[in-house]
Amino acid sequence: MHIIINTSCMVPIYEQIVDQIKTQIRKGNLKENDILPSVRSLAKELKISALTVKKAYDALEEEGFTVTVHGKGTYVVSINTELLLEEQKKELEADLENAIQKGRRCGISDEDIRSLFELILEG
Amino acid sequence: MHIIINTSCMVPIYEQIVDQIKTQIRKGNLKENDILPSVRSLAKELKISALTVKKAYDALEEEGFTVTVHGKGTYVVSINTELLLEEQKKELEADLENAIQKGRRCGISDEDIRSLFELILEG
Amino acid sequence: MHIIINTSCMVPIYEQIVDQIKTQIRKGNLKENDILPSVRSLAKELKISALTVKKAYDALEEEGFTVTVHGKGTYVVSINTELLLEEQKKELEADLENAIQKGRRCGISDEDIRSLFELILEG
Amino acid sequence: MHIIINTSCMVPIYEQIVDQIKTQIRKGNLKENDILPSVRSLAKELKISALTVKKAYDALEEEGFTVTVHGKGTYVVSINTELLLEEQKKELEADLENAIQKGRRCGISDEDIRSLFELILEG
DNA sequence: GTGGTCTAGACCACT
DNA sequence: GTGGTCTAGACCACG
Repeated sequence: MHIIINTSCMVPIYEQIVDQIKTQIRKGNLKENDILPSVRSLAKELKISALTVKKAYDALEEEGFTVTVHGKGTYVVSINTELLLEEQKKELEADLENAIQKGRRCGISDEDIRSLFELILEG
Repeated sequence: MHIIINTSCMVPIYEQIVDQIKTQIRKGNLKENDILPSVRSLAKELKISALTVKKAYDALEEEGFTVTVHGKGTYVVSINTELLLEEQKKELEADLENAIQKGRRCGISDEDIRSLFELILEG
Repeated sequence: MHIIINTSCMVPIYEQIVDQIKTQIRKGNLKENDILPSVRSLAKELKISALTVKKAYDALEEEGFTVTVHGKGTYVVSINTELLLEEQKKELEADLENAIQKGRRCGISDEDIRSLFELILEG
Repeated sequence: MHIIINTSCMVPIYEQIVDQIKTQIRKGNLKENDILPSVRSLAKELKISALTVKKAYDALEEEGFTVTVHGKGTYVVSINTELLLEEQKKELEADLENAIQKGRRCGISDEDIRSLFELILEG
């Protein structure tokens, strides 16, 4: 399971796990009926608490991406990947809008905001 | 004091106050030796907790924009507005970078990220 | 907050809390905009872990019965109590059906099942 | 061996096996000194894990319904079927009581609980 | 004070 | 082995 945890950024670990598993489902790296790593094994691999992994798995099941079978494991279910992409874009849109609004609140011109954005995207 | 609080957005109230006061300093609406409204009066005006205003004022003093004189009030100090603008841009840059990284982590293409960004900026 | 925890039965503590708060909302003991006890205070009162209370509150928010404001607390929102009653009856129905099916699987006659049921209900 | 496994219901598989074997003993389909199917063969027949069958057989032996002879198999022992029926009723009673208590905890009236019960029993 | 996240460990039930 | 629940404590952000 290729999951990268960035403990230095402010995004909760469990949310980072959710994001990346959702993306792997969308991209087809995880297919219907695939089994996710066990809570404990992923926790060990990522060197984090099992509860944190469990919280991520709970969120995935809540959102309908997986089903958990007691004593067996957590399985990927059939997903409309188109819909998932739209949802992830909605999240990105909200983040960008927050950043832009904050910049404007600070009195930074749209030109300057765009310049910064391009600088980051290119760099 | 013209400060607008948006309780529905996810930016903490105290941070909104800090941002807007810093911007007013940078734009010259607040000059050296000007006195800020008292913690209690601003809290009353904005209908928020005095503790929240206090936290914003503390942050401003911590960053060197104001000095607080016990029993008198909080005063604006001399500021290099150029430097301030740069600092605010750095913050914006960090937010934009976070958003872009999250988008990429979700596997959204740079073109799609740029399209979303332009859509929001224009809209 | 009158909540009774039965640690000897197999129903998870957090679920017992959810059930009882939902019922108090339905019965009008908890009204719109009422604030729930803080996570820590309820935990202390019930002599359980704060995380267990938090799990219950998270479930309530997930189901749309409450909203949580960071740093302030958890508030009851407007609820269709009719709908809630129906939902709770659905849960009871499932439990009763499970019990009946198990009885039948053991070869106990419907007459005997009904007798037992009435015996318990009458007390 | 006529055993029906319902993986979709919430009763553990091993418990379903125990229930049905106990019932067959009580009804006389399984008599003293009859041999149960081997763990592996029953597991294969029901398409479940051999460990699950083993757990069911262990429970039966624990409760005194069978004896296991190492290297030979698991045999039914002499049973007071009257007593067994009583025991199974006790279990049903506990399940019904739990359901009723939960319904009452949710504030559902005894009349409503009875109506639901009859609806399920008749339906 | 409040909630949000995380840890390290425990015990239980199910396969 | 698996997941489900719970504990007792920690640190952080927000008001």
